Amino acid sequence: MILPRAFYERDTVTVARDLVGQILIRRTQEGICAGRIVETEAYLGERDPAAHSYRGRTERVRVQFGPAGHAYVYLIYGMYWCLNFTSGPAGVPEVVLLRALEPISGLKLMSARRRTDRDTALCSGPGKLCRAMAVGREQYGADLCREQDGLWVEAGEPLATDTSPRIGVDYAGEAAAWPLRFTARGSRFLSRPPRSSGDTHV
DNA sequence: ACCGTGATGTTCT
DNA sequence: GAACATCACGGTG
Repeated sequence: MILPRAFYERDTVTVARDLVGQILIRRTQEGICAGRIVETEAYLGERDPAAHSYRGRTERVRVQFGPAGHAYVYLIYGMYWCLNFTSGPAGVPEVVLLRALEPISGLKLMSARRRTDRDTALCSGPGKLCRAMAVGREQYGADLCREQDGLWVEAGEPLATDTSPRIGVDYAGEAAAWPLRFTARGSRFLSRPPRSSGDTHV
């Protein structure tokens, strides 16, 4: 079952937490890959100094101002793509960053794209998972609520999560400490272990 | 294990 | 022209 748009239209922090345990699927001409989402971060738009949309509408963040349940993809450090899902009510520029997957199927294809065999290294970071899943510029704006764009999310099992500060946002002042990162408890497939075991949640 | 560094190009000031 | 929601690699301990 593909997660419906109503899943993404909820509060962004809730969407980020609930995405942990869901299954990301990517279909290309090369084949199908799937992975369980084990690490996410919430970015809260105009109330969040760490968010790309903090200073309002620009060309890069255009899709964030549209309906929820679409891919917001951006290039970082000139080399790596990062995949986010738009969330919240339409017109509210909030997103959830996907930071790590537990590979489920298509591992051979992922390994070829990533040039590594270690299953824990295939998707253990936002840039790595985009490389493994062949997500890039062409997926900007992809509709996650149908198979047509080759990128969608199916319902998985809910997982217990830990909460910790987001990674790589030291520039954001006090927002750098906000507990907006969600990780699957005990997972071996995270980009990094949760820093301090903040609140936990089933 | 941790730390420093370089790669690379788009976006926004 | 600076900054960047990163990664891989090579050094040291």
